[in-house]
Amino acid sequence: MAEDNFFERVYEVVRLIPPGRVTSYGAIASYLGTKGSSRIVGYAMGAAGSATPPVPAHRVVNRQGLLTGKFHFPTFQLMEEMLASEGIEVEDNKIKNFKEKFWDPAVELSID
DNA sequence: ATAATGACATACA
DNA sequence: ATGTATGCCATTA
Repeated sequence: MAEDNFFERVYEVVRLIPPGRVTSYGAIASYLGTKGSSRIVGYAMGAAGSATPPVPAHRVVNRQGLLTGKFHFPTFQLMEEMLASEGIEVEDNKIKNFKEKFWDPAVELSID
């Protein structure tokens, strides 16, 4: 597969995101250890479209809770639609109550 | 191996 | 607060 260890890591974390929650590229990158590679996470997301199984990329947004990647979806409204289906409210391409919906793998997966 | 790109993040004006 | 500039690190050409 074209997905190397790094991409696989990203996919794994994104797939671990519970429904109704969202996370940021930086948070994932930080969890992976490459804190500064927030862009790489987004880059991996680009490959996520070719990843198997598909990852819920719609649950991954930037630090502002902005749906920056919606334009990369098959249909840009799909992302909002899915998030809305998850119970996440989106306004002006931004997630409302983002702070409440925020899911940090470095914390949630480190409960123990 | 070097240069350019990228679904970001942070700093500075 | 908004806009521009630079840094980060992996992938691709």
